[in-house]
Amino acid sequence: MSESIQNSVQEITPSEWELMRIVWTKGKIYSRELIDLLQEKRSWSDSTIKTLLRRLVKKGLLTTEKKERRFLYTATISETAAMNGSAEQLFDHLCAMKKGATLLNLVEHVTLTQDDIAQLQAALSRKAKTAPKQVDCDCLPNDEQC
Amino acid sequence: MSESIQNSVQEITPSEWELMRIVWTKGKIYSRELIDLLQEKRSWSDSTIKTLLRRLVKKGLLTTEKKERRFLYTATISETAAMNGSAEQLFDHLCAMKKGATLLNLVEHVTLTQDDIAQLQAALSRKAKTAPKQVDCDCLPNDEQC
DNA sequence: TGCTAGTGTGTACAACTGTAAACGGAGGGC
DNA sequence: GCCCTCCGTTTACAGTTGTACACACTAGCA
Repeated sequence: MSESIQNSVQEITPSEWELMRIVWTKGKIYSRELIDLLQEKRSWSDSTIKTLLRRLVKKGLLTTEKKERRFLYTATISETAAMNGSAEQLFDHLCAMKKGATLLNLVEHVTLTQDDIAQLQAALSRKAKTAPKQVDCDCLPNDEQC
Repeated sequence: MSESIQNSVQEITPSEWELMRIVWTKGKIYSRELIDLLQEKRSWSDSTIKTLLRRLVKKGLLTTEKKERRFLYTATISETAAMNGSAEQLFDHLCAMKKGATLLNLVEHVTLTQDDIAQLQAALSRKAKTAPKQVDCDCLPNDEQC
C-alpha cells in the first residue's frame, strides 16, 4: 500500500489542479507569478485565483512562508502522491470486475514513453505470476455478478 | 441557463456512482428494489436515494419507463463509457509527463485477472513500436519542464 | 367509500465550488 | 507627508452535492 499519513488525499477540484500543477512545477511561487502564469491559460480574474489559493491553504494542500510583504506558496504533498491518490479514489468507484478494462482503455489513450512502457511491462509480468483467473463484481451486496 | 446536449460524459458524483452501479448490474430496476439493495451498503434514507434518482434522470444519465404506477429506471450510457470517460477526465488534469507513473501505480494496486494482464501486455507491445523517447511536461504555458 | 401503503414530487438546508467585486494596510515615488 | 499600487482579506452569490422531511397521489383493502 502507499505511504500517506492521511488515509485520503484531500479532494482536489479541477480548478485547484490547475493551480497545483503550477506550484509543483515551480516549487515555490508568489501569488503574482502564479496569477500571471495561470492567466495565460485561463481567463480568470486575479480575485478568483486568490480565492482558490486561500482555499488550498485552508485545505492544507499549500503552505505559505512570509517573505517581506508577500507570501511564497509551496505544496504540502507531492504531485505523485496527489496523482496516485486521485487515481485510486476514482478506481474505488468502479466495479472490481471492470477495472482492468478501464486501465486498458487508459493505456491505449495516454501517451507513454518507451520507459513508461518498459516499467509497465515489468510490473505486469511480475503480477502475472500471482494474478487470479477472475475477479468478482462487487456492485451488489449479494454475490450477483454484473 | 439553457442546457446543451452533453458533449462529454456528465460528471458523476461518488454517491451517484453507487446508484449507477446497481442500475448497470440490474439493467432495469424499480426504485424500491434499488433502495433496498443500496441500503444494504449505505445507511441512506429512502428519501435521499429518491432524490439522487431524480437528479440522475435530470442529468440524463437515467431514463424512466412507466410501468403501471411506478417507474423502471435504466441507464442511458454504458458502464464502460462512464468508466472510461471518468478515467480520461481525471487523466486530463495530470501533467503529461507523469501520466505513465500514475498508470504504473494503478497497475500495481489494482487487482487484475490473467486475462486483463494479457490484454494490457498486448496493448503495450503494440504501443512500444511507436512510443516516443520522452513526453514533455504541459503544466506551464511556456515550455518550462517540471 | 374512506383509509392505508407505496411511489413520486416539493422543499430545505448546509457545505463545497466557480467566479469575482470591493476593501484595507504597507511600501515606494513625488 | 500623501497618494498610488500591490497584495492579502472580506464578502457575495449562484450552482452542485449530500442528506432528508413532509406531502400528494393512486390503487387496493377494510
